[in-house]
Amino acid sequence: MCSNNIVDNNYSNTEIKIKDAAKSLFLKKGYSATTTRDIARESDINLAMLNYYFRSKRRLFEIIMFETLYEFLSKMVEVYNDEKTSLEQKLKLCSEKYIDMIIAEPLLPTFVLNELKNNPTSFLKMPTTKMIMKSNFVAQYQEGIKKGIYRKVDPIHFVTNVLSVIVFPFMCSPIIMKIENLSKKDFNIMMTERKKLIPAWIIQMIKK
Amino acid sequence: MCSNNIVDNNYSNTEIKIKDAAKSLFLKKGYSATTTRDIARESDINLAMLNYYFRSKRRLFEIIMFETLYEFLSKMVEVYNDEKTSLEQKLKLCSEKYIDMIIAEPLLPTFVLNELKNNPTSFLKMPTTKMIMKSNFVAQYQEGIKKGIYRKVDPIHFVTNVLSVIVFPFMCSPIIMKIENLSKKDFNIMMTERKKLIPAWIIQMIKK
DNA sequence: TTTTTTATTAATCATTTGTTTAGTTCATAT
DNA sequence: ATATGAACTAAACAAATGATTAATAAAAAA
Repeated sequence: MCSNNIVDNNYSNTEIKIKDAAKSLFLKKGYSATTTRDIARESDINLAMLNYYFRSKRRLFEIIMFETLYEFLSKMVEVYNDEKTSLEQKLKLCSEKYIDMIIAEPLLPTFVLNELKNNPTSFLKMPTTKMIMKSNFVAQYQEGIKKGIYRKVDPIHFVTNVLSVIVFPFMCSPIIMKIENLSKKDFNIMMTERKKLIPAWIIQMIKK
Repeated sequence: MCSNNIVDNNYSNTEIKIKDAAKSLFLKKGYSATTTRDIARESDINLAMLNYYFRSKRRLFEIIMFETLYEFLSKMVEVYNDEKTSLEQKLKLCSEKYIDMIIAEPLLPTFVLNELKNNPTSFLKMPTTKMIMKSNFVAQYQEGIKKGIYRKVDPIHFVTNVLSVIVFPFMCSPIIMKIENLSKKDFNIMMTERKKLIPAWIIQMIKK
């Protein structure tokens, strides 16, 4: 929820109510499986209000998609481009940050990757997308290679691996929970464990 | 395509044509975004044939889902339970096998994980699901821990990491291709590179 | 051949779904 | 107080969609 203040102030207007409900439903069920009547019911507004404020279901989706992606990518770039922190510190920071982020919104990775598959262009529009590979994070990695402390491997593999071990487990959470007989709480504890483990693993992976 | 023989033999009957088209479309667009008319058009059969052979769209989907999952899991267990190979050999084998498998059907991981999120029960029914954690692969890992050559970490993290670095990059392929300006061919070359890199990375990760 | 079963087709049904319309309420400005 | 525009509602429309039906063709059994 976006507007869970004690005072039911005017920010909780129809437009926001629609967006909140729509985001929740799109994340849970995807674009096609979510109907405009679902959204109207969930946000407790009249069906026509959706088109009144957002013109169409597609446009509402694109607005939510853009905002969600933007927020997500912004948080990523923040850590990667901090000039003050070392590579090891960045690993620790981004591991912690992403895992907290996804615990707070567990459906986000699957949603983003899934809807991206159908419409890869929406990602291109985001300014921050290509920045990752030109970030301080990657520069530090390449420096380590030059110094001879890291193995010489294309940085794309490095970045991919970091994101893989952080994000993928969340996408498998239904499987992991079933196999290991974990509750959602247990699963989150497991992911919290990984905050410390992942930086160590990555360092071991890249070191000579 | 399943039935692309030179001779248009009788195996290529209506039922198979429907299943082939439906699988292709479900993988590409998901359940909700695929209409029965899409399937009828793609398989070049009369719309009513879908219900004649499969009773409903949902049932057709469930049959395809089951078969796809079964095939996928069978291939996994095969490698994990080979008593003759060492852990390092298994890492190499499964890395190669999965990457080849997903290159052949790149939409499979996203499809499986996505539809699983909506219906986790279908996975429970699969007999091979829980077998992974009791496989020879995991046993060898735990043995390595006992011997003191591997760090003491819960096997679920080990298995998760292996699958993460293999599967996740495929799910990000649209992003990776965009960021790195890769064609689909280039991307597959990158993934083929990883066949050799992944076993080495994993060994480094788990070693003391 | 005749009969019976199976496979296929075109047309149709009943809902669902995204969107629009015409009318109403409400707040604000004149 | 009145007028004006924004916010909202109930109803309806048109297209899409999953499913069925009744009739026909093809194949198999008698």
